[in-house]
Parts: sequence; structure tokens; C-alpha cells
Amino acid sequence: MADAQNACDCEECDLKSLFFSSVNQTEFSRLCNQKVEKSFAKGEVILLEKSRIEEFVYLKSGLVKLFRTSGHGKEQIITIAKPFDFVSLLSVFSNSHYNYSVTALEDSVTCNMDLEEIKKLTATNGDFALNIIEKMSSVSDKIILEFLEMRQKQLHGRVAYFLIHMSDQIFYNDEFDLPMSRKEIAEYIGMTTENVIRTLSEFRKDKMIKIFGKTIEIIDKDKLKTIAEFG
Amino acid sequence: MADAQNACDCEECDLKSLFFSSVNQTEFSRLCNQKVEKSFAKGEVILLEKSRIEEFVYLKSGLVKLFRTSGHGKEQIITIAKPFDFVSLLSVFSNSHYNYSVTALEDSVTCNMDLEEIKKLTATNGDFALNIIEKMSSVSDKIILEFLEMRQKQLHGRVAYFLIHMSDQIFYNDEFDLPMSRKEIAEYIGMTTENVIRTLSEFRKDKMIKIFGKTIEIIDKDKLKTIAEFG
DNA sequence: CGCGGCTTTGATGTTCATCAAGTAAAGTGG
DNA sequence: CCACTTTACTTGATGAACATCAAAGCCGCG
Repeated sequence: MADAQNACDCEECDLKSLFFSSVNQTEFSRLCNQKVEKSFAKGEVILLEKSRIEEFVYLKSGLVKLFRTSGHGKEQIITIAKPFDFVSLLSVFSNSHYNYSVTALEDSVTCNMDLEEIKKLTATNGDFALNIIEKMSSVSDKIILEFLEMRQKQLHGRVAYFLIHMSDQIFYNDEFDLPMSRKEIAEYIGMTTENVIRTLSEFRKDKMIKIFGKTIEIIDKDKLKTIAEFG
Repeated sequence: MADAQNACDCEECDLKSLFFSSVNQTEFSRLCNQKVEKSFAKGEVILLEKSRIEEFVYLKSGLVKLFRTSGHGKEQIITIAKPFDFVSLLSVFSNSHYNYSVTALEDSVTCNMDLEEIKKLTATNGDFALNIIEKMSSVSDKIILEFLEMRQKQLHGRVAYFLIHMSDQIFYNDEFDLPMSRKEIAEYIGMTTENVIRTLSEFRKDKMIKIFGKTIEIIDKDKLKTIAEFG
């Protein structure tokens, strides 16, 4: 992990229009000067479960997984987040310690701001607060909806749903490199590694996808979508 | 459903200290005068999925279930909420229409306020906004955690977890009347009705609980807790 | 180049949904 | 208030879906 303390280049950051449209120049400059950007290599831990929440962390580039370790030592992936999908949202305002860990699935860059500053800003700038609320609400909603969707599907449907999600929501491409192991896919969809592998192989045999190691190419998307919906 | 338009009795409402501690008297009076309290009998619909969000709804008394109807017509219960567990939280600020329905599991009373008013208040009063954020964050967190807990358990563990939850979080008593049918329990824990019934019967045979229709008495709570944790 | 983790496939048993059939309870109309 | 209908509840039998166990090949890394 390398610190990359920039001069105030926040003007061009997408974060500005997304979040700080309602923040005046004075406030904005202050945040901009005290923020720290951090780089993480694939696999590195960005936030650690049970550690103290002191920063407001935002994903600028890369891809991360949000997960927790259950009481019996098994990891459960909660969601995969891409830039501007608000990383440190969930517990930030209601807990003193993280309920979840975040690690980088691809090389990633975060923008870290002091949480107290953000809270102060929230308290003094209502429009900004409303911005945060809307974003939080939308992110939680998406996660809960995904859980519900997954819960009603069985193995094949879940794997298909996962592949469609990767293709349509993350990579915007029918061919992509899986950013995670088969085991992690299993932890994400709530099944076992072996059955994820088996299902992928079946999809390959049925000529819906091609597999080259971690590279997946979706050939028959319609069929896959049908399985994702009804499986 | 009967409207019970009160004079401004909000001063004694628990909601005030919980939510409106940061709101000044002028603002508070205005809200108080325009709010509407509504009563719902057990089984009545409080909020309907896909309908337009126009009010900020808060549960004052009673018990409700939050659920959605999946694409294939099956109901999935998201959570059971009791007073001050913020009913209309989830989609309120990020969507124009409800993603979920809410119905009364017991006779309930809600306090309904105009959503635009609340949004305005949020924008002009940062402390109030921070209050809302914290509450939302905590509610979402709880729901997500429960999903994760459930997902890693199998049938027996889920039923036990459900019973412990009812006893410890909702009724604060080892004997209670189930506020829902076996079918609804199944929709809540993501299993079939038949298997919920079978499991309850087994718990009865193993002398962990007594069952009289909808009345449940937990006899061996330790054993039940062990199953809830490890099942 | 050898070790550990990731991947794959097969065999086996457990868990669970589904189907079926019957009883009890609760609501409905005469 | 009683016959009737519907809905909720219950138990058993069966097969499908899935986890687990086992074994072997692969790959990356020290």
C-alpha cells in the first residue's frame, strides 16, 4: 500500500460532482487538502472487520469485495463494489467499528477523509446530508434486493445470475476476467466451491459460456438470462 | 383503517426524543400539526409495493412485516419491525416508489408525515439529517446481518434462530403468541411451510418448546440457542 | 522442484422441496 | 347458529438438490 498524497486535484474528481455539488468552495478546499489517497494491490486489505471507524472511505478506482467472517470462521461475501459504489457506507454512521472487511479484487485507489470532518459537514450542510442519505439508501436497497433475489434461486440460477451481474453491471462486456476465485464466487452466492465449478462446467458443456481459467466468455446470453431468472 | 387526527400531542411522543431532539419548536409544531396518525387492524396493508412514496411513515405501536413479492408471485419477508424500528426507511430517500410492502401483524398505529416536509427539514437541519442517517444505517445493518446469519444456517438452525429472535428481540418473554402463520415463518426464513411445521414438531418432541396453536413456550432455551448458533 | 492452494471430477449421503392426503380451525352465507 | 367453504396446519413418502468426502491434476511461488 503506497500513500499518494496529492496536491488538491479534487476539482476534476468525479466524486466532486457526485457528492460535493452542494458543498461550497471553502469547505471543499479544506476536505481536499486533508484527504489522503491510498493505493491497494489486488488482494490487499482496505478495511478490516472490527477495527475502529475513523475515516470516510471512498473507492476511486478498482474493484473490491465487502465481506464478513462468520462465527464459525467462514467468509461470506456481501457485495462486490466498483468505484463510486460507496465503500465504507454501511456501518460508518451507526457504528464505531466495522462490521465488515473490504479487500481489493483488482488494484484499487481509495480516497480517505476524516470521518469527523464529514460528520461535521453533514451537520452543517443539509443538502450534502441529503446527498449522503440518498446514496446510502440506494446502496442498502440494492444489497437487500440482491439477497432476496439470490435466496429464491437454486444453484444454477445463482451462478447464472452472478455471471450476468458481472457482465452487465461490472464489466459491461460479454467477455471478462473473473476478479475472484471459484471459492469466492461460492462465498458470494452462498453455495459450495465444488458446486460452483460443476455448474460452470455444465454451462460450458451446454455451450452457454466459454472458460479459459479465470476468463469467461458468455456465448448464449439469452439462455443464461433465462436460467438466472427462473433457475 | 380509521383516521385519528389528534391535536398536537407530539410533545409526549417517544418519537420526539428519538428523532426530533435537534428540531426547534417552530419546525416541530409545524410537523406536529400536519402529521396524521393512522390505525391498522391486524392483517391490513400499511404500505403497498410499487405505490408512490409520498409520506414518511413511522410505526408508533404494534408490529409489522416488511416483504416483497418476487417475480414468480411468492412473498419474501424481509424483516419484522416493532415500534421505532423505522418502517418506511428503506426506499424513502432513494426511490419514488416502494420496493416493499408493509402489513400489520398486530393492530398498529403509524404516524405519517409529508415526505417533502421531512426532506426540507433534512436539508435545512443538519443535526436532524445526521439522526436520520444514523438510524437508517443501523436498520440496514441489522437487516443485512440477519440475512447473512440466516444464509449460513440450515433448517433447524433457522427455525431456532427465529424463535430466539421472537423471544429476545420482540416479545422479551419465553412465552409468546406467534404473530404470524407457519407459512409466513417459512417466507421469513426462506424454507417451506411443511418443513417449518416439521421442525417445530421436532423441537416439541425434544422438549425444547411447547406449542398450543400460535402460542409458543420456550422450555429449554440454552439448547435452542445452541441449535440457533450451530444448526 | 516441491509444497500449498486452487481447480476439477466422481461417488455418496444428507437436507430439503414437492406431492399427497388428511385433520383442524376459521371465515361465510343462509 | 349451523352447514359450507376455504384456509391453515400436520404427517408421511419420494425424489431432487446440494454438501461432503475423496482423489488427482494444475499452477504459482518460494
